[in-house]
Amino acid sequence: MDQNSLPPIQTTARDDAVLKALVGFVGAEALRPGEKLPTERILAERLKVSRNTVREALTRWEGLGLVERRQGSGTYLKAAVSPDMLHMPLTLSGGNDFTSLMQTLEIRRALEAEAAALCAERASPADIAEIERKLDIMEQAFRTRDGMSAEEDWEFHQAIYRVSGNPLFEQIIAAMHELFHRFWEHPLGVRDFGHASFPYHRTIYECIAARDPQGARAEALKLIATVEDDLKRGAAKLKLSSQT
Amino acid sequence: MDQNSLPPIQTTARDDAVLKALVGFVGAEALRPGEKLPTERILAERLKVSRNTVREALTRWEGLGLVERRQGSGTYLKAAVSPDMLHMPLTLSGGNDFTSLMQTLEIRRALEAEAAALCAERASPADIAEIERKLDIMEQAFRTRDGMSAEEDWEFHQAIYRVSGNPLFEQIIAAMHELFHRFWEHPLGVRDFGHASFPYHRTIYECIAARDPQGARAEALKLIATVEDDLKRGAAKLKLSSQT
DNA sequence: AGTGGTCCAATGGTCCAACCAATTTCTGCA
DNA sequence: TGCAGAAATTGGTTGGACCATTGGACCACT
Repeated sequence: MDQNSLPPIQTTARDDAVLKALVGFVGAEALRPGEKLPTERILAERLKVSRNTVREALTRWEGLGLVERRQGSGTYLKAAVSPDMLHMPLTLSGGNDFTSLMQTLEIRRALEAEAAALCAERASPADIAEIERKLDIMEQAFRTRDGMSAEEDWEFHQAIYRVSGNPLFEQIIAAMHELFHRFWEHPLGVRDFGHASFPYHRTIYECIAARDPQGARAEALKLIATVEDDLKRGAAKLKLSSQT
Repeated sequence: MDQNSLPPIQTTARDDAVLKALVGFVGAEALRPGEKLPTERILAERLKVSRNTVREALTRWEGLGLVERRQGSGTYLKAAVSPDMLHMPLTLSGGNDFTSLMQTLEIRRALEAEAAALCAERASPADIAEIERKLDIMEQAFRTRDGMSAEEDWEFHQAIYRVSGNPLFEQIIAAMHELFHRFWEHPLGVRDFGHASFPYHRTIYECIAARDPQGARAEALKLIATVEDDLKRGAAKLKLSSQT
């Protein structure tokens, strides 16, 4: 017997219905990110449901990062929503130990190389100019602030992900990035962390500008390799110093 | 000045506090996935908060897939939780269109190749035997059921991810996989979808068994390439047939 | 022993009516 | 006109009530 011939029936789904109605509303009103949604009280009244139900639905959206609630102000759209959108919560097993950081780097190595290659294939002249601009900003920040250019560095990489044409790269690598930096504030004694990766930003850019996917991939791999080296050095030093 | 030295004070964060307490509870009781959490009413009483607040917190967890609520029965843990865990909601714009599927494949291409290479580096003899076992099962299913071996196929790949030693591969690729299959039931008229990828499973295995990372990477790329081809063929056929 | 029926307590789902806390807007005084 | 304080707005929380579903206990009948 085909087990699929008797699917479980759907009995109640109030809050789901609320979300569906909200999707329709956002579409009908052509709301864009940053704009304000109707009040919870108004939604409850219009949809003929309790305010609690509205809140449960909005809590779901907030958890997905689709919406931001500001007490006293209102609820604001944070990302575009459309009927055919897929939300996939990914839970990454954390752990602030060395192993976890290396694991995030392994993921990032794979994605960073692919994104750089795709970027080199698909970049328009305007894209290349934009990436060069980010590179210049980063290099200047690096020089004037003696290597403290994490913000600008990250923006350079993000520009590459965007040009790759696949938003998943930015989303997934951003998660790795956050995971990495959550234990990064001053985790290890490596003061010059990231310095070694500096020159590869320009070589990556040059490969992209030259439309050389394989070159871009290779340079991206070198960049990640320097970060892995830094991490290993830091871990070794930490291990040494913790031997009481 | 370090901006992190003055974190914003937390005036209200009831439901967040509830979640933190719940994490502690799960840890203290060593709850495993599938086990039942305390009743909402009990949680509300113990934590000295309203039941609605408890519900908002649980709604968050439900949205992240950490927990499952069954009316009349209870709330059940669905995944392991630990204090330092990162929850990343992935939002894939688009839907069932060709572009979205190709995007998931681009991610999978990058990760699949890296995982296969790492697997070839790190596999123990026992690991190799396990992978071969999965391969045999899959090949037999493929032959006896005329190519309908999606389940066994997937288990073969999962074995590789596990042996890679990095659980992130399995988690992220699983997300891509689910995304891909959500529109896969019979989306396109390609009846023999996946047939072309069949031989590469064995070549990947052989490279792993031979401890040949670069070979494994290359074969994995070939496998993904066949899937991309199938997808393109299906999309072309669909486009053709929809020209009424 | 097994089958089906009925009842009941437990549990999540929804609702209501308030009040609290943060924010925004308005108002009236200097 | 400028601005401090009051008032309205809005999300956050509370407590209590009832509904719908679940799962077990119990029972009658076969």
